[in-house]
Amino acid sequence: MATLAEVARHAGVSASTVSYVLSGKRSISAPTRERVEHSIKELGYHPNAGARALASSRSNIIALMVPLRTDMYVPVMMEIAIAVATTARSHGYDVLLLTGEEGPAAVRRVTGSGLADAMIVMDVELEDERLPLLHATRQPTVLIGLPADTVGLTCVDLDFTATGALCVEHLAALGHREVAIVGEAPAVYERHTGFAERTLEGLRRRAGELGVRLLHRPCQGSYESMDGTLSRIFDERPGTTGFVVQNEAAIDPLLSLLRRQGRAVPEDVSVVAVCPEQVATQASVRLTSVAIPAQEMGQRAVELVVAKLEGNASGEQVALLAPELTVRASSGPAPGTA
Amino acid sequence: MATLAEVARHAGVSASTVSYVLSGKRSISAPTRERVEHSIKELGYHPNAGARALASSRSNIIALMVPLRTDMYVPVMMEIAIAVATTARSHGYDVLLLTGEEGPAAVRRVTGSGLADAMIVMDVELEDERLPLLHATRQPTVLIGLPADTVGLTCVDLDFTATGALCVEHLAALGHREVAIVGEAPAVYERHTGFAERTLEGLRRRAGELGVRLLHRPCQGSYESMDGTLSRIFDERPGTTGFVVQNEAAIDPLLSLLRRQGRAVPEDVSVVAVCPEQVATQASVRLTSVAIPAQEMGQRAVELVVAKLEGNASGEQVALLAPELTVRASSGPAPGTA
DNA sequence: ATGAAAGCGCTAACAG
DNA sequence: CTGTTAGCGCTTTCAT
Repeated sequence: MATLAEVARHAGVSASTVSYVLSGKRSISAPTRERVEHSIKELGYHPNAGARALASSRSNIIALMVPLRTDMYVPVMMEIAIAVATTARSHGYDVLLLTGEEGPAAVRRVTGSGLADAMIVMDVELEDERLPLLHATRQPTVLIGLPADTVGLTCVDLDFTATGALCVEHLAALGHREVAIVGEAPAVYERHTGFAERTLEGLRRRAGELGVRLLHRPCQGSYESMDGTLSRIFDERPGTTGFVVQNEAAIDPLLSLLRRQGRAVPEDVSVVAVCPEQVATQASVRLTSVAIPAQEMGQRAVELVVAKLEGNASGEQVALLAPELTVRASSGPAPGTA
Repeated sequence: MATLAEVARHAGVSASTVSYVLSGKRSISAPTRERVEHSIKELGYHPNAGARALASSRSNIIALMVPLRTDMYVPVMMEIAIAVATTARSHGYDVLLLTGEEGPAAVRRVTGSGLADAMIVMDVELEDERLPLLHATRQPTVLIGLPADTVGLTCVDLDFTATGALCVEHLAALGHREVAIVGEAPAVYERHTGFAERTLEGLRRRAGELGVRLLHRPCQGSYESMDGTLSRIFDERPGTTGFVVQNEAAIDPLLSLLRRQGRAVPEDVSVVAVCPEQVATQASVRLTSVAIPAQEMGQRAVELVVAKLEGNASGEQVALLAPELTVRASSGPAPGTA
């Protein structure tokens, strides 16, 4: 590979000049710049990443920690990861992919070695074991998801509390008074990932205000478990006319089982989902839903982290994205409503 | 951050000694090693990645190019990516995440800058535009998926031809004589990704040998398109008793529509899927299937690339993983068979 | 078994 | 506007 020095010689300038045309950190006369750029082309020069990192103590790499565990809805993670990668590139950064496997050790390794300039951490738990380290490091960090205590942290997430509220509001407005929540698998709640609880909280608070009765049931998402869950729901609350589902895997089983039971959607029961748009539009009934803005989350995370890196430390600590509910074919007036 | 020199001073040895205890490239007396290791602990020393890369011209990073496009089944991509990341770590490498977005330019950038020592490319197309560059670079590269011409390349993939054959064999053995193939979306075929064609080829060849009639229909995977596809299939071939599905999105619609039409699985029609285990076991009927060994593909890719990096250039060029068919509840004897 | 020292290729003062 | 130069922290001969 050609080196900076070779380019300099070829262009008849000094090394620093080449360096500066590359970085734009000082003004270069047009002719010089052109000569240098021409030499760069001609020699097929690419700056050496290691040397650059060593000299500037910036690797231009952002580390992204993705969960190893795969019980979350995978396409969302992937979409976030891809959004992070492409947004990062557009800001001149590459992305290092870390799995949760190494846990806190990965944080130490990356910050200690200068491998990455900053870090984006996905799937944060309420009491995440990486939190102390993230607090300690002065390396810019952004979390996707909210831990219990966000003091001193920068986080991005969908406003799940508002999401929950929005779902009941929609159903209440349609006259529904008994609503069942089909939630994530019990394991998700046990792990305290936060978002499930927050949705529930939003749901409950607003339901209380609107006089809607709520029944919450976690659900594995398989046909068997959905079958059981559904029986228990109608057993306990025969008057249930509205469903809020926050569990991608449960959507198809739910719709399918409702159909088999002869309950029409949306004539007999309405269904509102919290899921990616794609899932909502591809289900057997086009679902009224609150979208999970995966792309935007990844993008915002990068922008926040880049702002920190370039010193434009944005004031905001927690960026909560406002939920948007899209009405589709799965929700309608409660039976017996005007 | 502590530097190597500081560790050396702290331990009362020379810098090179510290370097050698780290790399193990020459023998160190036990006491010296201990002193050095102790100092490393005490100072919380982590070697600087940039300096190391510059001095050794090895970054210990493997680049992974994932497709930007999201019309493939995402969980498989994610599973491969995670397998790549964890396997790479276990060999001492980190993984740089590149999206297909930059296209060939990314290859140039990475090889040119020494950012990564090697590259794993996913979702290769038959006539991939990155191929010429990959051929040109002497940087170890492994493809996941097969291009049209694999000469001089190292590739990992499921043996889709054998997969297709396996599927018909299973159905033929059960007495099925008319089989329909529900394939990937037309776009997948148009893009010439190879795997779909190869499955089809295996299917056709073996079907010919076994006297099974085949009907192939691409399918978008939505309920609407599946509905249309299904009608056309039974229209054209009313005697169809077997289905082979290679399209994760089409599975739920297919099962659901068959049920609605009153065709029982597996009593009236048998269904064999080519999909990840998880999808097969979570469908409304537990599916007889050939698994897509995502993890193994990621792992093998890393192992091949690491072998190249460490000079144990394995002889094999194309690693085709043998398909395995697992019989579950969706396939049974053809109606009217003894 | 250990040290000394020469770079690796680039950035960023410091000088004009 | 451009050149000179001193490192950045580590690896790796070459010595001993």
